[in-house]
Amino acid sequence: MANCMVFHTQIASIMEVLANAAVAEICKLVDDDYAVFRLEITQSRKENRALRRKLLELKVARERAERTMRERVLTSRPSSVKILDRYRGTARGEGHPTGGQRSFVKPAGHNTWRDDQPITVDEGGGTSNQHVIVIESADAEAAGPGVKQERTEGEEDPWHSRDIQTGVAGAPPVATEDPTTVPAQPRTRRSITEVSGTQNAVLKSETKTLTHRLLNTGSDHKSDPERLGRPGCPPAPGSEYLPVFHHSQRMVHSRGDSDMLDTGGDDPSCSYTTEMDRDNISLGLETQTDLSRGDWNQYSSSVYSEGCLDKEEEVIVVDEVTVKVEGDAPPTWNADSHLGDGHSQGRDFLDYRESLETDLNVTAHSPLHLFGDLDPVSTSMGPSDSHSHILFDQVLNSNDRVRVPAQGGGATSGNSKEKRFLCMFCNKGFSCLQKVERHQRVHTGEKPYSCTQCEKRFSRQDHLKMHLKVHTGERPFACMHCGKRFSEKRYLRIHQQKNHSTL
DNA sequence: CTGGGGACGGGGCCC
DNA sequence: GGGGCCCCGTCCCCA
Repeated sequence: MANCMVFHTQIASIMEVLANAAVAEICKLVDDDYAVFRLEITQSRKENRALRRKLLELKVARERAERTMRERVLTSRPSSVKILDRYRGTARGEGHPTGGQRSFVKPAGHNTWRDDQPITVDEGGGTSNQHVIVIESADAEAAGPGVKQERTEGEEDPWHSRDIQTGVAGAPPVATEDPTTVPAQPRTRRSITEVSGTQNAVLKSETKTLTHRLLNTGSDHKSDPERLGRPGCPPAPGSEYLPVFHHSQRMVHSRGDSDMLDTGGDDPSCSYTTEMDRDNISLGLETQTDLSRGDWNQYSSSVYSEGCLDKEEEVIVVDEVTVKVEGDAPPTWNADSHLGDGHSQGRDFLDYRESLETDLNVTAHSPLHLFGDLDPVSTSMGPSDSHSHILFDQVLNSNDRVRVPAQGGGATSGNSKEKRFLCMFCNKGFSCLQKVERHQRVHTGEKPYSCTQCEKRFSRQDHLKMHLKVHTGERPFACMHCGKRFSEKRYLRIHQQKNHSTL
């Protein structure tokens, strides 16, 4: 009996030891797994931050693109017209509950937008992933009308100049440059203030790289060497690059209805400043477009003509554009102006422009949201996923979409076959307006013709017509020798040349 | 590699 | 002159 008791005691002790060992092992496993789990979480967070930064960059790029379009619309006026519009701001985003409710508050009681006046966005949300883009024009208004601005500040690689500043919580974005540093030189300053709150240093690095890429490789038209040497030429809208804007040397006047936009964020901010270099601005159109004769009046939002503008004494306003980029805020546009209503794409844009021109207190809306919605042919937006494409579409569908060089002047005048219709993107000449408008869709990516059988879209009607043969199986061209049928005559001809040339 | 075929851009013609 | 259409060349993909 005693042996039994001892045995039981030993068994119990052994069981206890085993249990303790098991618990210890389990705890060790849990700890290890927990460590691994934490590591994975940390990595995931890092990845999320990286993706968020890239998203911010993309949004910044998009906002810059749309800002450029608005600037072009406002600045491309007949030379006799003084443009004093100011874009007060743009709010965009997808899915933000407060989208469209942001207010752009105009500073009371003045008609000039001062250089030191930051544009702030009254956000009220203070949510994360907000970044406010503030484009300020440090224009030398003191220069007065008629005085041509010579160049922007910053001689050293101004295209890439970008200052990033970290702000304190709730502080309005402050331009990183003091306009008084170069008092005698009018310039244009653009500051992009991001209220994001995470890793501004990294963001600075990445955005700077982005800037270099945008500015250096903004053209994807390999066949147009002229573009390559034209800094003022914007990238193809379909490209991932931002258009590059030049308005620094223009006579820039600011309209008084400047807006104050409270950032409302508590996150640190950084501001980007880009400088425009007059010397780098191409005047590619000067030889073909005589702006002094007002013959560019049909050409709105000229890419290159900006370089020509300073040849004139016209007053072009490239106003501060405050762009509020919210995480996923739904942009508000004219509620009845899009979503495949079957109207022309340009209508909304014109409405927008008109509203900007007529209503100084209009709440700025982002045209970006139009990009995926407007569809003149079908309600389904096709493969054109580039917002910039559609952005250019808006411009090109406006009344001013083609540059027409001066009649009787320049190298393009003369015979009836003269190519006096110039592409506003690549400066290529065409003999008639339809041709150049057709051609410009190459740059804009506009594909107004939609196949009813599939989702494919085409920029030209004849291409759509040809495409429809794919669905119908129409092969009207038959080889008289072998009976093989082809959808196009040229295929038949090639076929006969190759197979029946000896017959 | 070759041929067929789709997509696309430019030029020209016709109404 | 504008719009539509056609022709042609080129590029690219795929079997």
